[in-house]
Amino acid sequence: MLFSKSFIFTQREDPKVAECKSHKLLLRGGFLFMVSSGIYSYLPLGYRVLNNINNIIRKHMNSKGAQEILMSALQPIEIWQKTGRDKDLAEVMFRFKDRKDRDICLGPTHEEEITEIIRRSVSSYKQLPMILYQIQTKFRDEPRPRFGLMRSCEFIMKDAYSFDKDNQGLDQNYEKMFQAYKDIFSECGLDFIDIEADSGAMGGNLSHEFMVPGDTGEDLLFKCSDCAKYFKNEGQCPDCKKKLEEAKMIEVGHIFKLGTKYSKAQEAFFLNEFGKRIPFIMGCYGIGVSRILSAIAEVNSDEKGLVWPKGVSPFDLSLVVLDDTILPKALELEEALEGEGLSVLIDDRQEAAGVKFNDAYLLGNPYILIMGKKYLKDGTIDLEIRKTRTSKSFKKGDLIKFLKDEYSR
RNA sequence: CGGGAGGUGGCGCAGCUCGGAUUAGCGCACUUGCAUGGGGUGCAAGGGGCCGUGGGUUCAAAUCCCACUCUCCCGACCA
Repeated sequence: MLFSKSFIFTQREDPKVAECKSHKLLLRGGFLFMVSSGIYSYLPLGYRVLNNINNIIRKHMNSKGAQEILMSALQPIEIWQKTGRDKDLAEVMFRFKDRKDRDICLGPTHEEEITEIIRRSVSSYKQLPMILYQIQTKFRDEPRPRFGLMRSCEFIMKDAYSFDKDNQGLDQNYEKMFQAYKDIFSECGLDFIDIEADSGAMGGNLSHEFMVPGDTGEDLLFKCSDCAKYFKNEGQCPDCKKKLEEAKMIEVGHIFKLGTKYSKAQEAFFLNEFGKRIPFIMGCYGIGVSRILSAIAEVNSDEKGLVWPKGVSPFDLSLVVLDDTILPKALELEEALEGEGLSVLIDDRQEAAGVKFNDAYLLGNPYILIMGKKYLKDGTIDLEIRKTRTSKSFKKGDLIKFLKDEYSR
């Protein structure tokens, strides 16, 4: 893709509205547009990253047999009254009336709605177990949105719900999702930990949180300086007896064994193999998709800009072209790389070399290719690894082979 | 919702203390031309602003006073 034809706009200076690293860089690099506090639009670069994350999530959810759906964002308030959560979540709900004077809210979460769907469409144990998930925008009227996408009023969440006939089934699905979550966060390049957590207003009897250490984290754990293990309470490390230090953590995922809290309240029953009418045993599994995006940005940057891990970066490669006469050759190289499944952003703009280099650093694609004088002289293409800022020189054929290997790992 | 800081062309800022000659300024970005072309390049000429909103005070307000609003930070809150 040609930079000159793309809707990418970068800014030289940090925006004043941003304080934390990820917020600054995502705005400066033109990944996001800030509409208002806690409200953001995704521009092409940001949307590409978001979709990469979505696809990683889909891959791992589907591999566990979960099926993707998309529920409504508009929800009549009645379904919330059955569980009483219209009151529990009253503060964060965006609520209003439609023209028929009916109470409606923009869904802050979807336990009630999925339970309604299952209540009316599943009546036998033979249809179980089942896991459904969606990737959707949630709406919460946050008292204090902050840190850019980290805590916003409109954000994207992947929420999954499991339905089982008994607790053994729930345990199995919970374990499956646990594993899927580990795979998802790993593939997103996140250094995460999982820890048993409180269920809070979600109810249920067991939950685990997935967290990433980061300055903008709103959760606090305690870390052993010696063995690097994390603990919920301040004390001393049970293993090495070292004093623990505070560690701010960004919550990126949370899974819950809900049991029958929602199915009972909403009278979602099925007949089991003994002909007995019992409530579904439920689990729910959430990932903050937009929060993953900002968490990755938060923990992967340097003084020059973002450093996206492979697999989530907007493009696999930035190709800086420093002489217009080389552009046809650059397009040929792009075609060859795309043939290997790699995406390329060709910087063909009429800009000074420094501008192009600095923008390439700011955008943070994992590899930066340079075609300029050396290429004109003897066909040499320089490759710079964004993360380490180290360079290697290649001829075209070797370069393609090198990149192919890098991306197959 | 408490506490703090701040709103001046698209972005980043100066001007405000001590109201008036500054035609509201600077850097970046933008437009045009020439030069340049491996690290935010040089020169020249341009376009773009009801100084967050509303009300006061005054002969005169970006500047002083009041109210509101928006943004950021700390806290409370956070399925």
